[in-house]
Amino acid sequence: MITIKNIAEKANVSIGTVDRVLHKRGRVAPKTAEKIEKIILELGYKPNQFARNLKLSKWFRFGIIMPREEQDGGYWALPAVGMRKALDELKNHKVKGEFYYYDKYSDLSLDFIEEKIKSAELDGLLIAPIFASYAARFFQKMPEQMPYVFFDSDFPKMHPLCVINQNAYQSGRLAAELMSKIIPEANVFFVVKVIPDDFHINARVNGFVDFFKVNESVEVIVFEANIENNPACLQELSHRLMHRRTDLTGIFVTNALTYRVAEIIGQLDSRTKPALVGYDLIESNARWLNKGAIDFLISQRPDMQGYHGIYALYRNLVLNEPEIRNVVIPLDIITRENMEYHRLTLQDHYR
Amino acid sequence: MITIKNIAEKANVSIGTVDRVLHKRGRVAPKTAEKIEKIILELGYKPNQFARNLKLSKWFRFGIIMPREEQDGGYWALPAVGMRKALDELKNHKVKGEFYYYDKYSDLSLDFIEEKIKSAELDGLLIAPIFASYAARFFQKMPEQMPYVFFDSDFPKMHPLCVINQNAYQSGRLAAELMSKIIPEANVFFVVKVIPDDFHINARVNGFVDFFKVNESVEVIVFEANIENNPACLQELSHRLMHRRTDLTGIFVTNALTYRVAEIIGQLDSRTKPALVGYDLIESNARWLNKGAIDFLISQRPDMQGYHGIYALYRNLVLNEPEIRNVVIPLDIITRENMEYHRLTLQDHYR
DNA sequence: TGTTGTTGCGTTAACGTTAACGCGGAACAT
DNA sequence: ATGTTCCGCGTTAACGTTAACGCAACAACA
Repeated sequence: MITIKNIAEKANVSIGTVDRVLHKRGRVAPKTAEKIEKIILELGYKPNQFARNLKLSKWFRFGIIMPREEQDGGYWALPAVGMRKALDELKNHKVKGEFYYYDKYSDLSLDFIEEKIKSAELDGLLIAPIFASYAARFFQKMPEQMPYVFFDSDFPKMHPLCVINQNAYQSGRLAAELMSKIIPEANVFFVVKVIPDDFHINARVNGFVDFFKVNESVEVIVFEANIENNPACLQELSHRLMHRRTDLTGIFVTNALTYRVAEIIGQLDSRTKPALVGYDLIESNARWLNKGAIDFLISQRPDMQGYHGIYALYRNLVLNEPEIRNVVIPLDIITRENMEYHRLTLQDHYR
Repeated sequence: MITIKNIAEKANVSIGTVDRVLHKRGRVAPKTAEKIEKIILELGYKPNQFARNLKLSKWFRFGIIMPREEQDGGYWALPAVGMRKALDELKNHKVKGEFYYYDKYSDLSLDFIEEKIKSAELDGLLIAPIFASYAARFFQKMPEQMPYVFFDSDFPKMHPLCVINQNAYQSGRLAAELMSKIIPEANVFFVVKVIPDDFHINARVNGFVDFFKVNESVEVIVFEANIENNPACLQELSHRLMHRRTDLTGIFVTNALTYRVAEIIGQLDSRTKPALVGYDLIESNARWLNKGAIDFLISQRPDMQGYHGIYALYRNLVLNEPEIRNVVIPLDIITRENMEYHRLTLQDHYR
């Protein structure tokens, strides 16, 4: 193992100088710095993290900014599970996490947490940047050089340490493929596009539509509705589904609110019930999957996203490992027979 | 954070005495020891692992015992990817890994590595215990108190630190469910049970058969064959598949050798081709999935198994965290449209 | 009485990194 | 000539744990 002492000896300087070069704290003659840097590269020095963390008495504090856990049918509780798991593992490693929730349906709620974050002296942020319009303003007010990681979605023109998300377009294609496997002869599909939509939701719809573009006889009907907040929308949706064309045998819902549609068509008997594909293994969806009203759910491993988000901050800030790599979350397919093991995962996986 | 210094102060002894109590090294008066133990419990002392590992200049060496990477159609290369990833991350944490490969088809090959392991002075083992008959003998010869973790399968009457595996029975049920979704009217299925079988393979077959037990009109034909090593078996299988009953429209293969069957039926045109469900996203299977000969693969996240296996040893031996929890690997469903993202995972996921 | 051994402790020097501190000397101002 | 500032660098004291070492005090022997 190479130590700073080795480097100091080889360069004929003291360990203090090596330390200053390593941490770019200045107060070193350019020539000396250059010489030391060369030796560091040559020997392939990697700091001993045990010594480093022993010395640093500082606790690292990560802020987590995401929608309230009950929103999207309780979806946001899932990434939080993975985050808590990671934070629990890292509590002996001088890491703490603090949750700052906002309301998906209100720009104002971000103002509140903004103030809190400013005064909180955090070391890094883990953010679900689903606020397309507002987020830009939000970030401009952030302390300069505050490092952050995105999960769930990406956001243009920002510079996160890394992004943890799923290919939303491809997930739409996958939904379409599953449809075509279970109802191969169908040629009319209904897409419930939830409002407010974002880049994510749009990409899912596009993927679904594109998959069927090669087949000219297929028709895809897109219906936009705010089914979480607006009862009127939900009622209209219900009406359209119950009085649909008889050749409409497949429905695709673009987020975790899939159970809302299942509640409508779940009463139908199994011969007339259309195929239903949606997103995310939240409790309500699990119930309808079990009853057979939902055929497939696509999952984005929300717990793993949260878990990796915390670890991305840990690796960057605590362990000082600058290599930043985005994490691409696989497209998971959930059915009745494998759902239990995707739920177990939440509890037991990341130990 | 409670330190041994705190304890020493509270007990009016020196840190040396506390250390002796902590490590049960004797040379402490029973009364003093008792007092100190009480205080340790009271304060909830947890050793600082950074300080501990800084002091212990020891490197931890983990032995990895598994089939040669090219066996099962190259399946065993996949867990090795996850292990190397974990070992790479932990190389700054005084952890090294050494691979000891055996031949699935030869008991003798274990004798070779047994000798090597005995003289290697390893600190822990990560084992794929697929050798039902032989493994017991193998373990009896292991150094006493050598800690080990199982992955891929469990093995009865042993005491691993933890087990990382998938519910094989449930995966068979899942295969059956997928069959029934894509060919709902089918009532004859063909199971290719690979030889040599083990607990894993048997459970997969049982799960598949049980799923259809509720429906008396369904018939499941099980065919046992050594399709990796025995050309005659493969030829017979080919003959049976090409001259099968016309109502046999679904085939289930019980391990990664699914591509062998795809090679046979892949030539058939898409109207007469039976549905094919198998296991594991190895290269050959990926090709046939892409061509449409394979409908679904079930994956057991081999890379994640390897990754978690190394970390289980790390947590137990290096970090001294005694809580041992088994890891249940979810049942992943792979299709053409999501396979790329399950392959990306191998490269990029665990950073 | 002196020698040897044992018991029960305290002391201390690492492990590698960090960062505060301080010192010699040059450069500049008074 | 004497202060003042600042640059470049060395020194040093932690961080918490481990384990070797040493030292009293006492017991057991000759």
